Amino acid sequence: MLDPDFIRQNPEKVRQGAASKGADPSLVDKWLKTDEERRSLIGQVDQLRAERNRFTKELQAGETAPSEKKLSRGRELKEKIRILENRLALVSGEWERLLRDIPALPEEDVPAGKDETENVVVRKWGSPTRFNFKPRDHLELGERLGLIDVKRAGKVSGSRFGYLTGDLVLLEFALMQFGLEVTTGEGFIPVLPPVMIKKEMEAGLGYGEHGGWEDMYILDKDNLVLVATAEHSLVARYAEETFDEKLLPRRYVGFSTCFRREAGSYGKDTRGILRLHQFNKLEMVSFTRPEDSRREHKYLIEIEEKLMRALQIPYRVVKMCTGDLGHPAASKFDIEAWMPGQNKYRETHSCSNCTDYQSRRLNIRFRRQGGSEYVHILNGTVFSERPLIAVLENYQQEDGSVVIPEVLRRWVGKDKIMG
RNA sequence: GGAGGGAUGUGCCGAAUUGGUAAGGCAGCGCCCUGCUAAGGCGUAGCCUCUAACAGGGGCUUGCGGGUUCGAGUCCCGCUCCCUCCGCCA
Repeated sequence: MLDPDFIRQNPEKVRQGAASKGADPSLVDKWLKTDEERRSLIGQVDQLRAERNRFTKELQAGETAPSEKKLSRGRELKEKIRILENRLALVSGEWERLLRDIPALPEEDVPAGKDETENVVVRKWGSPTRFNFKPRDHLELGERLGLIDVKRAGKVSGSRFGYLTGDLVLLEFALMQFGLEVTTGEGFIPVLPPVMIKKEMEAGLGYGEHGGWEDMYILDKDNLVLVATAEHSLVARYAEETFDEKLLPRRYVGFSTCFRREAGSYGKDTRGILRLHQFNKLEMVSFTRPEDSRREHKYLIEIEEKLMRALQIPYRVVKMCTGDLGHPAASKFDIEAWMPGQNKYRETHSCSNCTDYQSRRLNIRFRRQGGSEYVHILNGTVFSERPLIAVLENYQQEDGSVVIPEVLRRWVGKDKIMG
């Protein structure tokens, strides 16, 4: 959530920022109204409590048992406080709900735009792979080579599931090994986190607002949510904690299975394994000082690009416009890999700077001279399963075999996948 | 799933009469002092709110949420997490 003081002092900026992300700007005015009421109630309650504190102190000082008259005066105070406290609780609940509903404000250099069509390509690396034959798409390649089985996954689990088999499994683990090697080499601490987290933790991440819960698997019986990415459990790990400034930046790389209901994407990307309900991903998360988060954002993207270049897969970097940012993000870049099977660039990586939006919700701070401040939190993809698609399609041969990218061969143990 | 024990301010430890309104110690940090170091001295919880204010006032916070009471760390109810034991289990 945003800093309440900032909203009070810059309501117009917040209105505009919210509107640019597609949120209702009148949220701000509704919040300001509850804020006023809340503060007035706090003043009244505090005053009555002060009175009660003085009163009980007096009683305590008395040697003899308090008279019935005094006790009834105490009961009267108690009742007054109870009524006001109940109102305050109601107003505060609304105050907080509205506050959480206001999205993170876009950084100033984020291009304005309403949806993904207005994202901006900031650079390209390589150029679309050329073939002197008609390239197949990953599903055709995968089925011919016995690497992907979505038909039986449909029988067993339904649509948007897949079995990865044979050398594709080796290839996936090779990608993860490679990603781990590079990131741990940069000092990231590897983590295998829980994939089920408490609902209130998930709420702290800031993805539930504006229909976000609809896209999650929720285990109501146990009050747990299946995470959509390791980011959720990596970030929530430090909820209610305070870092020492000397320990920042803290960098983690977590591997987890990710679960997404993909509500609202019916009929979209149904072919193959591009958009599954369940996939594996290696993910970076950084906790930084506020003044370092922009630099950290660049750093995370550099790592992602370095990985793609090592795989020799053509890609482009896309800067998300305001309308495509996501509730807790102030700035976000995607990497899109060239996918010959679709003759398009498709997202394989995402990298967000959530500034202090998540840390305020989860109360993650750091100590520095003069007190404590909220950390900035960033996340970025190392590898998911989508890069497998990019490898299959970009490295395919005319005979339907697939060459293994050189950097991965030592883990796959061969240089080519043949039928 | 069953039985028992526990959780006290920023990290660690830890006190608080039959309910009377959160001691203290260590560490860390800041300042001071000593030629340096060691030792020592002083100061240091967070949040909310009033306010021009990093000044000062008030309020809240003993794992979390309720309840009883003029008053709850303390009594009652529910929950979370940790530990021990039983059962089950990759």
